[in-house]
Amino acid sequence: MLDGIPGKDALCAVNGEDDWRLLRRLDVPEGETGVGGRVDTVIGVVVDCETSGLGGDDVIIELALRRFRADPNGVIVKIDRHYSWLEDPGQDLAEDIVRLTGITDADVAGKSIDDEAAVRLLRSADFVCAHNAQFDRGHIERRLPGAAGLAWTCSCSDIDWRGSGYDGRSLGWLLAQAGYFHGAHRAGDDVDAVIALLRQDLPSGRTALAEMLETARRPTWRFRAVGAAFELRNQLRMRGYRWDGEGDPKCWWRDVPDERRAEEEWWLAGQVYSVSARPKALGPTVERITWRERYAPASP
DNA sequence: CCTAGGTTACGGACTAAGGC
DNA sequence: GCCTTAGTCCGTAACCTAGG
Repeated sequence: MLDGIPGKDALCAVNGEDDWRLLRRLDVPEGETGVGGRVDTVIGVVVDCETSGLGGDDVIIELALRRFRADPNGVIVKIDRHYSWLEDPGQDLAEDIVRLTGITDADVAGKSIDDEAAVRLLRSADFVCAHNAQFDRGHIERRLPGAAGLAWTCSCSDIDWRGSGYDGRSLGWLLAQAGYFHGAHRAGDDVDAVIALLRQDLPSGRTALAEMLETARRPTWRFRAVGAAFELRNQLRMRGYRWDGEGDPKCWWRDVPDERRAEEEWWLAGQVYSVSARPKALGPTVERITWRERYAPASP
């Protein structure tokens, strides 16, 4: 694997062959990848936002996206060009944001996202992907209402990286373990990092993209324990339920994966809606959550 | 700095086992 | 039978991790 790399022999003479590791600069060229099939393709778009901070009032200062086409086995067969925009937040950038991203006030001055182009590109794909989709989906739907309600996947949590032999889930560290380095924390570079990760073959024999799509396409179920007796609040909280005091009616709610749906119905019937539990309603409500609802801002 | 979720750590209560 | 100790279990709090 290292044959032909300049200086390899000299390095091996000083250090053992196994005592060091090379990382390749990430390069994701546009066009056909030369691998994978040709029929029944699916289109994905990877997005990344750089923002003015992590708080609720912070806004997008850079948006990048890049579409790709994949075959039914989750092998990426073609990669589109980059698109990215800077946007002026209307106030000075915090020092740590400038340090983290390298984006300065001068860089964003007077710039703005091309709403129409960004929304058109996002809507042209079958699904959107981001590393920590909860973060990016919230910012994108707030900034681009026309892109609300799309199908979302998360390269951070819809793939079992740990179970596949990777340590940690941060983008740069996953990429390094895949053998690459990149210019982190610029939206375009981070988008390419995600594409490179999605192309990885995992120990399962499938690509990371294939695993991510399988997880994301599977519905989850939102249980609302409407009318649960007040005294059961601790048991509900312990089981992962959260209180929604804004909804109507106010209730405890929880999302459950498809394979645990029956188990949850059984638990609710026995613990919350049995006669002895004195429920104030006949039963819970169950709502199907697909990748169109998942990771959306403002939970229930 | 924020948000959500998942894991770890710990105090308190309880149980099983050993010494007398 | 009684007391102490070690191990177990449970609920809760604290911590950790992704994202800028």
